[in-house]
Amino acid sequence: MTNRSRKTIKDVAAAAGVSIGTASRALNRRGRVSEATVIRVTNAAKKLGYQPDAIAQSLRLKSTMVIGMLVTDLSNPFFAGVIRAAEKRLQQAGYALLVGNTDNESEREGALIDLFRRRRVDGLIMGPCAAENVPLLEDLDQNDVPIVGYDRDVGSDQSGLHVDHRRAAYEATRHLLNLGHERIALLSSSSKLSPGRERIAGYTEALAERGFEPRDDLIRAHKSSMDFVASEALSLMSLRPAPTAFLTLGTRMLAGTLQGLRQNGLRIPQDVSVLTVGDTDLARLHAPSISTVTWDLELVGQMLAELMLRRLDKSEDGAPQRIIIPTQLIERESCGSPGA
Amino acid sequence: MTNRSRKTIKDVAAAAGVSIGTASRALNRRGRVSEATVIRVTNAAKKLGYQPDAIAQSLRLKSTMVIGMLVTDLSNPFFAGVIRAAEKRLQQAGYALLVGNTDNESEREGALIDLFRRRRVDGLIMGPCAAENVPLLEDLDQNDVPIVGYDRDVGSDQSGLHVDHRRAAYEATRHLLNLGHERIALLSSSSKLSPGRERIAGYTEALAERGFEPRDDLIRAHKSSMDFVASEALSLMSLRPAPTAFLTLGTRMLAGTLQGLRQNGLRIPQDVSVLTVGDTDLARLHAPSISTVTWDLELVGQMLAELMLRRLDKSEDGAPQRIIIPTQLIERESCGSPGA
DNA sequence: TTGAAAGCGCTAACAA
DNA sequence: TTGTTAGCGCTTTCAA
Repeated sequence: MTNRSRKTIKDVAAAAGVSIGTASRALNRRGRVSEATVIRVTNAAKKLGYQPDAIAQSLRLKSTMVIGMLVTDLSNPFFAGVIRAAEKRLQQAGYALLVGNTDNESEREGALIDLFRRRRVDGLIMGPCAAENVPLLEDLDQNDVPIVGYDRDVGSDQSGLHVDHRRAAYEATRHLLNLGHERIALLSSSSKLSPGRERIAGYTEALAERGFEPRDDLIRAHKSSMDFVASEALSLMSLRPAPTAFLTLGTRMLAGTLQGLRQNGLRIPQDVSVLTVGDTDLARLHAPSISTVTWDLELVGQMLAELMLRRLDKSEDGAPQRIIIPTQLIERESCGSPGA
Repeated sequence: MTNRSRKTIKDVAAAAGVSIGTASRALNRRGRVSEATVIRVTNAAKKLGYQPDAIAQSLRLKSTMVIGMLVTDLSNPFFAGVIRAAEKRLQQAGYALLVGNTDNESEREGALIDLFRRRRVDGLIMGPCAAENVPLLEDLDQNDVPIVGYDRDVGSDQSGLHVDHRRAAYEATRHLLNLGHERIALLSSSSKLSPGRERIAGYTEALAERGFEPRDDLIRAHKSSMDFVASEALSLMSLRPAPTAFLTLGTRMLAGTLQGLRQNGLRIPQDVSVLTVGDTDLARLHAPSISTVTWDLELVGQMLAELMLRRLDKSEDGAPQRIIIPTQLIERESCGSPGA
């Protein structure tokens, strides 16, 4: 029964006493086949444990049923959660997900795009990256491989999903302003990527609405280690007058900030308020818990998959779409009025 | 130059004025080819932007250069970190990584194994799952698809990597015993999976060494939500005599425990000590920081890839191997002596 | 050293 | 309704 070598459609055809063409039609229920042969072929296939070879199918059908996804860091919870949801949705539609880590390096991303192209992925989902690689993407586009951008622009004729980072930072800043804070320190992971830029813009905008100028000495936007962020937080607190609130953008920033404040014996929210953009276990479970402006990772992953499937589905209109994911403020314990 | 359709080796051959056989040999530098034609063909390929079609190569060479990896939850940081490292190492060796989420469901895992088999992955890395799917795995094995188990047994003739969970829990328990704790509550995510079982064994063993019996009322091992864990923690603390220390196995358990203790106004480590197995941001950055017994996720991912590559490399011996990853205790602020 | 041709496993067009 | 055949793009015999 279980034979050493994998069965091909040839084996099935032979076992059912039909030609391979007929076997193929019977298995796929395509074209004219008698019900009797369908049953005979299906049974033979089952008995042999036959599974069609996806590679051969891909070659023939020019579709691999594989979607590639590129992110800077698979292990970043914000990406991991999205990937998980996207994979789930894609799997339902029969697609598999090939993932790649760019480490935020342009060459690595280029190499991966190339690799995915060679592997003939049916579509590509691209997360933010400090890279352009426009020619490669255009090439994919010309070969009818749809691209879906995630917090990233990948061409005007492609679909894109964008978390509303600008508004997230805007709302966060407003929340702090409403509490009476005027000197709000901003710690952002990197202004090079689109989300980082957007957030800084939102922060600036909220400030401007109240007639405040963003102060350069209150904004720190480097990609950096947690220890470095901790010392940044300390250096910010040694300014005179010191900031009364911290707005942290990204997990690492929050972690470093908390560490820095703690080392200095500063209490949250009595001595300083903290608000973070993007929810994490840390924010939820820290004592005190950290207020946050956040969004639904599962929704993001699902919608990314959905955007992709829509472009892939030939029966649909298939026009590129643009989706903005809204954000919500979750108030917890880390924000108070200055000097309260 | 950039033509609408992708170039094939036929185009390259035509452009270089040679046959496709020669073009193939020249591009792969295999067999006898004159240096002159190699150059001519290579140039033609470059000019046309030719990239060999991986699907066609796969069909012909019977190797897809794709490795499948199955875990219960991609977004679990413990898996995400491992996947990231594994992908990195595999990519260096020219392999791509196809990932799948089993959600810890046997059918889903079975479906994914099947899918990967159909896609002819060259190898399969399988994380722990409450599933057996032995026949499917045997089938893969019979088709010379190596399987590498990660915290999971996948057959005696397969490679496996195991974090030493038993020892981790053993060391953790001993650490608490050494501090003078006698009533140590154990919160484990699930005793169904191998890591869970091992950990409970380690806990029991350390206790037995000191002549303590593991008390059933101190052990809670269900898969459960964070809120549920919090109430479990509270119910444990209402025992008389109450436990003086908590050993939490897994992120969710730690998070729930911390929340429960906090709701009850219990201070760490004054009122109760907490030690967790598996390091996370939360453990590192919680106030107070939580001591942990942990291991190197990057090493795990790297070694998984290494095990796989070794089995794939025909030039090597290729015998299945078994690797045990050691764990280390990191003392932080969450453990003290009872009543100190 | 090169070209011609077979064939990987499959589907689809065309004949029968 | 079924069988035969071409061909997806590639590598690798086998002849020349």
